[in-house]
Amino acid sequence: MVTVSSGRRPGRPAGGKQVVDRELVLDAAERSIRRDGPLVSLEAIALEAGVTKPVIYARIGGRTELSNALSARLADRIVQSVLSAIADQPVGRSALVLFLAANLETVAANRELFLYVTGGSSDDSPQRSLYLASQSAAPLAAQLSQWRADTGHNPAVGEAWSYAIIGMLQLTSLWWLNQVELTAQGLAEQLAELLWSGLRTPPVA
Amino acid sequence: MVTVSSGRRPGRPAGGKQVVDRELVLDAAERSIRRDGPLVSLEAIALEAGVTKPVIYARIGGRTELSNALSARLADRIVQSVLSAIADQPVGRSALVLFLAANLETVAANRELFLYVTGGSSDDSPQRSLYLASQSAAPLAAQLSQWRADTGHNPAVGEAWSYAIIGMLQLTSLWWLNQVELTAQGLAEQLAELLWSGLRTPPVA
DNA sequence: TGGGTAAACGTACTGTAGGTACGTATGCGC
DNA sequence: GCGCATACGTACCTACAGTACGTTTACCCA
Repeated sequence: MVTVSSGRRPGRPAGGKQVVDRELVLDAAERSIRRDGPLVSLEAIALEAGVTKPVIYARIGGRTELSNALSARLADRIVQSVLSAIADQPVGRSALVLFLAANLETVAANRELFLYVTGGSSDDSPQRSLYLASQSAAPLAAQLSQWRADTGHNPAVGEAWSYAIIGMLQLTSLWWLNQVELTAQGLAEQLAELLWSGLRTPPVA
Repeated sequence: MVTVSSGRRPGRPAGGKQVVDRELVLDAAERSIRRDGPLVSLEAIALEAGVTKPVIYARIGGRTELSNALSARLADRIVQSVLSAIADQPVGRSALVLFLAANLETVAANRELFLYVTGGSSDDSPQRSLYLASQSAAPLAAQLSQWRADTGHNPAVGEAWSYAIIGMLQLTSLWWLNQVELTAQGLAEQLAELLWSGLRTPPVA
């Protein structure tokens, strides 16, 4: 394939500064993914950023690192959204609903990015999927362990539970984004019922 | 790149029958994945099967279909394992532990295949990840809805809950396989506590 | 003010892997 | 025994990740 030119001439640009920095490259990557889906090539991303491929490698460092960086961005947005949603809320079912809804809404607002991050790449995506999850799971695990200890329960389950909850959200989001007609609120309510009360709901009669 | 020969001569083989059928190709794919990890090329799989690439395309039909077929295999193993584990068990916490433990043990027994299926490929893996999940989720959803209806609750949550539980298992398995020192039984107990009793555990005091 | 060095990029290449067109050898029906 | 369908392998194309190297400019120091 012919390498696509970026329209610039070779050589150091006038002004002596870098044409784009790391953040601008990531912005371009997001735009490309939104427009062309999760399978965009690095060259398309480079072109979108107004540079050529080697610059992407200089700023980011390969497709794996790009995926990790975008994962970190999405995870950060989710964490921020969740934190502002449950700020000053007492621990309880309604806070759980807010947590879940904020998660779902942020994912929906970053649909293509979410799809890219959850398996859109080519290489060791199991590790990367875990990498994304761990970023959301770590603060959640701390919260869960703390809360368990406060209420006199075994805090050791915190880490496993945090991965459990993140995994639940991840797959449910994928399913929800792909077809299901259901509001984020509605789905959050359903998940909250499972997570808060558990399967052990006593017979109504 | 030089195409690797399979050692046979061109032409229809003596005997008139196909050298390998679909199942043998999938067996070879599994062996290749176990030996070389989730990034094996189709050509390596073809060589392992004793044929060349076009035969893989004739039997299976591209990398996406291969992934789907292997997903179906793994999902089937999990479902079978789970069904035999909870056969004749009354609905309850202990049956849930058996369900979760059977899931985890089957995943551990098919480690590389699980890693391949949960994102190892290159193309539209979000859709495929969902494809795998739906195969496990469908029977689970039916069971859940049935049980909810039997106990006088809203059965509409069954589908969402099934994806939630599968997603929980999927990411937790990934995390568990990757580092954590914990038995399948131990992890199953932790997950069962979350799933059965929920987060709303009353203060001990 | 001029020259040397390092920074910043683009060009052009390599390697590899998915996918496919086409040629070749064999079985089977007539 | 002759044609046609079947079952392969060979050889190729294309796309993309990753990289070596050349080109242009800024910056610093004499």
